[in-house]
Amino acid sequence: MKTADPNIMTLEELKDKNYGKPGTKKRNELEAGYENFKIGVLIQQARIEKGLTQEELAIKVGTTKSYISKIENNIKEARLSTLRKIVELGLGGHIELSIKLK
Amino acid sequence: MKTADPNIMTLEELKDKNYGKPGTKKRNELEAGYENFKIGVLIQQARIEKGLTQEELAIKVGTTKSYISKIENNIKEARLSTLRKIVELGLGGHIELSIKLK
DNA sequence: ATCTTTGTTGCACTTTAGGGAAACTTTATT
DNA sequence: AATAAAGTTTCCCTAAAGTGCAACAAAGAT
Repeated sequence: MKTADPNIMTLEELKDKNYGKPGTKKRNELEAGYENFKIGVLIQQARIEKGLTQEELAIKVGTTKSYISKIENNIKEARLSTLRKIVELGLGGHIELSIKLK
Repeated sequence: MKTADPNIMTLEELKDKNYGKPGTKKRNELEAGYENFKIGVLIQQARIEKGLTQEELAIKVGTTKSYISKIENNIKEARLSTLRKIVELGLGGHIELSIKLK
């Protein structure tokens, strides 16, 4: 049973909610790099906000719930192209990748 | 022969310089998604600003110049872990990955 | 307590593409 | 033009992404 909320929050808000405001220890850790970044958690949060089950998301994307589970738990490092499919087809969002120098 | 400039600009500045200010057609295209994003071009620009050859960068990262070439020309989609190595070990920066919903 | 629904995990398998070695091309230098 | 340096492309192999299935564990609902 799902209670989809069409009024989803941005991931920035989600991050604030789940990992603390920018500057806090936990938030810094989250944003330090990929290993700590745990992209899976972000996907999970977004999915839940959308009121989707893993299986529903999987079907939208064209995969299985077991794979979604593994991505959310960072058991497998998905390719960028796969992450994009999940976020775009499944969640109606998009990924931004940026490089910060020095 | 290289003319390394220790005073490198941020990638934001590089993007402005090479793809126009935010809002322009070209810039929008660049930021639309990974396919158009051409992360390779950003890496190439950063490398050149650092005054490094592909081979020098490759050695710092622990890979080969042929691979760097492929990444810069978007022939291969590098893994996130590899992109991180290139940016962190090779260019002294870091990658940020974010998901934007709706 | 039991029946559903949702999520996790393990195993095995196929396919993909990440990444290296070396040959080749292009560009720069003298 | 010749030599060297920088960059590109081809070929190849293997690591891992991707997948399915099925069994299992939690969590909820009745």
